[in-house]
Amino acid sequence: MRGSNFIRDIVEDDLRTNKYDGRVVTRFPPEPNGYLHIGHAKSICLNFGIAMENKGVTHLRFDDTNPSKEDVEYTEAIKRDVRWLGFDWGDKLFHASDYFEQFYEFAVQLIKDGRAYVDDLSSDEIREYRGTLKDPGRESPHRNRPVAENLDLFARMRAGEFPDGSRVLRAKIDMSSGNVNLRDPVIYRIKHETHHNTGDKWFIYPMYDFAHGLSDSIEKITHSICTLEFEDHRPLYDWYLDQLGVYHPQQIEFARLALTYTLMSKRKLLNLVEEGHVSGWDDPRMPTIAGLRRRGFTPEAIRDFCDRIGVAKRDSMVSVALLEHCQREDLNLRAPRVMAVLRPLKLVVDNYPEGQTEKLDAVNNPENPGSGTRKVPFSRVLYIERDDFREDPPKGFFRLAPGKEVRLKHAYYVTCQNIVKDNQTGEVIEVHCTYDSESRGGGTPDGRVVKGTLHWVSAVHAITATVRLYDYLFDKEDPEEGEDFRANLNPNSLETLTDCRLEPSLANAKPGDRYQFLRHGYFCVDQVDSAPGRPVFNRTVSLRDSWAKMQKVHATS
RNA sequence: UGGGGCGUCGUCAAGCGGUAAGACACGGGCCUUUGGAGCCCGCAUUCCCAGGUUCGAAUCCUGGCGCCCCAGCCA
Repeated sequence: MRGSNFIRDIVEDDLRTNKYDGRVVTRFPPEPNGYLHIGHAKSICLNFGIAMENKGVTHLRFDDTNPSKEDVEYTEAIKRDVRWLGFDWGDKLFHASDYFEQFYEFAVQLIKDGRAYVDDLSSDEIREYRGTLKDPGRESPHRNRPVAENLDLFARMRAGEFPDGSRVLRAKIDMSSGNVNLRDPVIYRIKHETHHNTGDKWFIYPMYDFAHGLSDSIEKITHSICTLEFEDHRPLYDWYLDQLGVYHPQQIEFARLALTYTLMSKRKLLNLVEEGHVSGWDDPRMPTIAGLRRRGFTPEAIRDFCDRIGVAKRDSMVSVALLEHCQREDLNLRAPRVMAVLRPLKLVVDNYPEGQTEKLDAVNNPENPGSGTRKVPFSRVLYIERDDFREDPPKGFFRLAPGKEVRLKHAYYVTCQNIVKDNQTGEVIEVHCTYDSESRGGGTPDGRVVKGTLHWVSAVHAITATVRLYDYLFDKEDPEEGEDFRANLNPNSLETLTDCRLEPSLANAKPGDRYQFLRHGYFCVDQVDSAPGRPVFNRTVSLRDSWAKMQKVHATS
């Protein structure tokens, strides 16, 4: 059951009063000028969610009224991402550009009604004439051109007779309005540019305010849900529809998503891509749907997240920890567990017969008994995690240390007898242990307790792989803080480990497969950089680590 | 004293005149062959502030204060 919110309340009311004959038609209207991000996911879940809950439909409509910024690469990516998130627009795929001819006719109607005029002022002049937030604007000298002249000029604008920027079509509303959007807004501008959908057919392109409401009207949208910054555009949205006397949906605004440590501005994300701070729109550190997908996030977790954050009108910044929580909760139930040693340290079981190998049973997922078991090879020489051994263990460290006994997951208890150090560096390079053959499987007849359980791999059986550990792309909660967001880039957002040793079952991991690396976190086989037999793993999100937290507290106090 | 919005726990967020849901985070405990997961407990005597109405106010009224958005031929 999804949480209620003020928009759902409005829809419910409208259904009760039969305002739209019981119809619920929403739309998701991206401009194809960049990739979709987690903020769009909020809007997608809201729009598709409300429609689905009320037996309605949601249109996917490209708001493609500005050919200078848009590209088919983006339309394809957007469709892929919406679909991946789990939503279906059926045959309701539209483009604002599909309606250009109708928009033109509507504009002509406005001119005929004396509600629009062609203005010859330059953009600088228009800005000057617009006034300021405190002072009213002045009327353009062309404001009262005869209808016939306007009609002629507008037709010639369409015909491509005038250069870019030389004229615009404006609505005749109120140059002294406190709402700047109503000071004779531009309806059409001249752009001699190829459009990704209409080609070279048009030399004039409608502005958002004009095109958006009319698109909604043409498609008989009931609830046109958008973000807060369009709130003071609503009077204009209403004005166009009322002047033209056409079907009138209602615009409702909600607060866009802001996430800690995350940049959501499409313009700035594009900048990161163009300047190479990330590998592309789908870099696993990007908040884009494509990036999250590649990182290993699931549509289920993202949808759950969107359900939990709610929908309201107040500006807010959601903690990215919630997204991570949703992802862990989802993957905990379904990700197979596997052993991976990220920073290998050799461990030799001195009393284990040389050349012997046994296949031990390992549970695939304790949270899901139906997921079965697999065999993991054990032998005399193993690798364990460097962090799991300390020559001088601090208080509370219950992993391996000289003289200490630990359990090797799924295998045996081992006790550290001695260590081998590098003569030069003094670094521990080998740990020598003895094992208790009675402890096979992880328990002993005497029932003695060991506090630590370590993951491990057999040296000769393990496969070598690259594992990428990701951290936040920015090291400030609010990446926009300061004068240049790029100064907040986290230099340690990516750590690539190339000598990781993984249990052999991972040799057949397929791109997109997700696992829990025991005691580390959830990892996903990279879809781009992996090759057959040579998988690259991306860390989606780490496991909660209370030991690390303890260490951190001690370090800072 | 241009216009439009918004102010409820550290962060989101319910609440719609009947006496502050939930989630994340955080703290403590239990349990554990992942220091994972799970379980239990705690966590706003108070809702930006000040008045007022009312038997009763986070909810209604008045006045302040604070924050966000708008001066693209972007969306």
